[in-house]
Amino acid sequence: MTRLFEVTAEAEADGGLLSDRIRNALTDEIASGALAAGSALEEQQLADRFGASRTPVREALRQLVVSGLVEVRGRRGVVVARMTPERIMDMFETSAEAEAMCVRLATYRMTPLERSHLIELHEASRAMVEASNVDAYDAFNREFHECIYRATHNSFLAEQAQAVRSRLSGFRRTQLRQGDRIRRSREEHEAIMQAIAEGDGDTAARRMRAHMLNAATALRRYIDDRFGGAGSRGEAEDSAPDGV
Amino acid sequence: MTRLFEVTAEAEADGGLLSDRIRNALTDEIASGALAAGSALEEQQLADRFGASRTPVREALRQLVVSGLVEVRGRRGVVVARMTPERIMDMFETSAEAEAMCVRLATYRMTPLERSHLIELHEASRAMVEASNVDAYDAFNREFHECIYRATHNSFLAEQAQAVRSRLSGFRRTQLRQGDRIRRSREEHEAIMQAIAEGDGDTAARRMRAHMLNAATALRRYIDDRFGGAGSRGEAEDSAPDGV
DNA sequence: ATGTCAATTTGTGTATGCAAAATACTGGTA
DNA sequence: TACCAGTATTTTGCATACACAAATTGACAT
Repeated sequence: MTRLFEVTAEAEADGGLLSDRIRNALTDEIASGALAAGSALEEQQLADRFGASRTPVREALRQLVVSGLVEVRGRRGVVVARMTPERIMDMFETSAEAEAMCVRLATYRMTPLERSHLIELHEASRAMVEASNVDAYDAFNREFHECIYRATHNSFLAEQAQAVRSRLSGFRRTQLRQGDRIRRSREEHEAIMQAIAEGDGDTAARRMRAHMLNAATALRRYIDDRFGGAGSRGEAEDSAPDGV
Repeated sequence: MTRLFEVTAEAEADGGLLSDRIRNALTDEIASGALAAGSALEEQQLADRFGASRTPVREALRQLVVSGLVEVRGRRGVVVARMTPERIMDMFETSAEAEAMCVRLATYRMTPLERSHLIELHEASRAMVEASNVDAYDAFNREFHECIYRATHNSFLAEQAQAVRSRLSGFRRTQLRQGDRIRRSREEHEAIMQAIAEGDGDTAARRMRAHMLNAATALRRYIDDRFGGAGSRGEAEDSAPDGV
């Protein structure tokens, strides 16, 4: 049951391409932290690890560069992008704003059908909370937000928001597991649903932003607990004013 | 002097990598419309065109796939992503929302140094408008918005917003050239600057959104004028007031 | 002893070759 | 004439080989 790379629905489209498999594997390892930030990724070494040649490894790395998960270091190969706590928080904030934006547009544009589907999803999540079924709730959560994306009737925005969200999926699951975050999450969903029902997009957006930032705060607590305060990395680079 | 690939200013940063040159060239051709949406991109054909082998072409294409400019069609190669007018408008709306988000955060977070730099930039743009120097204003515009991105002090958000913006750069230039759009653009900047000066992030965001949507509307006029009105699609939802 | 220059080494960037897959074409049959 | 099967061609995907650039190390000179 524990397949190495649990392929979900959209993985059907990859056609079994080796470069895609490598890309997905590296994505997972980076997201899960198995590959430490800043560590070098040598092509030949990765090729050996995956039993492939350098070519698909190279293609996978190039894709990861565009995705932002790894960084090119001049001509000295690529390194895992530094996902400092600050950067993770930046991403969560971006995701929060994006979701808020989506739910605002969705509130004004969603069809009755979409609204009823969203309500249906939300209702179904109650049982998951009471069963403390994190996996089920995580899956629901994804569908819930994707439903909102679609309801924006802006496919590009939906794709962008989902891309950011997927890059944070690893962290989101960890933060969902702690304390009563699931119950709180659903309560926040409830408030958002109410604003949507009232057609108040701005309120829905504000609540969605708070909802996402709460998740981020829960994650930060988790990170601080787990990695202590003064980690080896993460205070230098991104928030530099890089003066004008 | 007539090098095969006339590299412009930003090409200095590519380090002379063939795959990057090809990627940039293809990006330009796709953005400019020289490569029609939906047209197939055969690797060998592109390799011949660029006087290279298939390898760098492949890498360029893979990067473009992640960028969203081209789409993979199973195992039948890649095609230029369909940039229908609707999708362009979706992207403009997304960009507008992203910029609004950025300017709101920037208003609350920018340092005095960043604020003064922004003011300085804005002042300098007056001369460009009076000279009707589209190229200079386009360059200024880019710097203006990038300055706002940085002022969010959220590097990830800045990168995302800039990525979306860069994908629209080709269209932005075309719409800048028509009518008195430049003058209007600067007036809208003026209003945004005022809101920033007053520390009113929400107003700045609203004005920024309107500013970007005005640009989108100008572009739509341009598209409708150029490609005729009765296009296959594109009358449904884009200019909807979407509340607020 | 230290700094500089050169050579080696390591690793990326590019080219070419080969195999598999998909499409198109052709021939045959109903 | 229409449809199906088989083959051939085209094109992608992967592997391997080669070239070039940068870093490191060692030697030599100051």
